Amino acid sequence: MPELPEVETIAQQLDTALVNQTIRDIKVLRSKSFIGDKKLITNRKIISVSRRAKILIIKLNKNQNLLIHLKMTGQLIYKKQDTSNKLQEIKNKKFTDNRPHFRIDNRIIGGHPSKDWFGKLPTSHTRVVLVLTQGTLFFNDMRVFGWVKQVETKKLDSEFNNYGPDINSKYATPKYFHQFLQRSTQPVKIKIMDQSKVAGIGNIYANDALHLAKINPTRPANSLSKKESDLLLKSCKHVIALGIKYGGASESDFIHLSGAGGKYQKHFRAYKKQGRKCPRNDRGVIKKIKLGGRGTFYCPACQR
DNA sequence: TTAAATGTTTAAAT
DNA sequence: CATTTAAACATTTA
Repeated sequence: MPELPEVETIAQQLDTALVNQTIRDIKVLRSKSFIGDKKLITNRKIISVSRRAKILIIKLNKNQNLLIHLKMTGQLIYKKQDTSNKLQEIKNKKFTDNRPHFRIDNRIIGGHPSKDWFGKLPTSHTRVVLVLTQGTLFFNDMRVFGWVKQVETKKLDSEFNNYGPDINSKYATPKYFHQFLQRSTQPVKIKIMDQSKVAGIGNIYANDALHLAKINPTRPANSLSKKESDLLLKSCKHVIALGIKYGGASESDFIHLSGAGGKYQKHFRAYKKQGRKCPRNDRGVIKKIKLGGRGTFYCPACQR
C-alpha cells in the first residue's frame, strides 16, 4: 500500500468524516477480504480512526474495532449521501505522470488510483462495503492482498505483536536502530523495511532515506557505524515526516481522501528516478537495481 | 510474453 | 531460536 504517511493521511481525514456515525450494514463482496464476525461490528458507533504501522484502526463502541490493511492496491472511497456526484477536473494541476487531477465533490478518496474512483460504486474491485448513517465507505482492492478485519479491543495489542516501533515514534531510538542493524548482514535497505524491526518504512521512503543519508542500499546492515546509523534514522524520520506533510505520495498507488492527491511524489529523491541526475550533484546518475525482489534506486556517486 | 507494481505472510533452509 | 531466502498471494499494465 501506501506507506505510513499515506495511511496517516487517510486516518486523519477519515477521522473527521466518520466519527459519531454508526455502521448500519457491512457487505462482503469477496470473502478473502474480510476477516472476523460481521455481526460484531454492525450497529456499532465509530469512536475514532487512527493508525499504527501501516494499519488503519477504526475504533467502535462496545470494545470492537475494524482494522484495514490496504497492502499494494487497496483504496478507500467514502461517499456522502445527499450531495451531487459530479466529477470535477481541477484546473492547472497534474500528477507527475500527467494524469489529470480529479476530485469528486461528494467523495473522499484514498489509496490506489484507478478509474474506480470516478464511476459508479461499487466497482469490479470493490471487496467490502460499510453502510454508515451518513454515507458509505467502499474498500476496493484490485490485487486482493489487503483486508478488513474485526478485532475486539482485548485482542488489539496482539495484532501488532510482529511489528517494531513506528519509525516516527519516540520508541524508534538511535540506540535501538543501531542495535538491530548490527545483528544483520543483510543489505541495510532490506533491514529498514523489515516491519518486525521498525514499522512504517516502505519502498519509496527507504530509497529516499538512504539517498538523504548518503548510504548505499546494498551495504550490509552491520557495516554501518553508529554515526551512519544515527544519520540514517534521522533521514528516515525526516522523509516520513515530509511524506505526512505533503499528504503522502500519489505516485501510481495513492490518492488521499480529499481526492486532491498527495504531493510527496514531487519530492522523490531517488525513488523511480533511474537515469535521472542525482538531486545532490551533477556527477551522479540514479541507478536502478533489485534488492529482495524490490526496485531499488540510488546514486552510486554519493551513496557509499 | 515477461516483468513489474508504495506489501506482507509463509515455508523451508541456514 | 533467530535469520534469511524464495515463493505465494491476484490482477493489471507496460
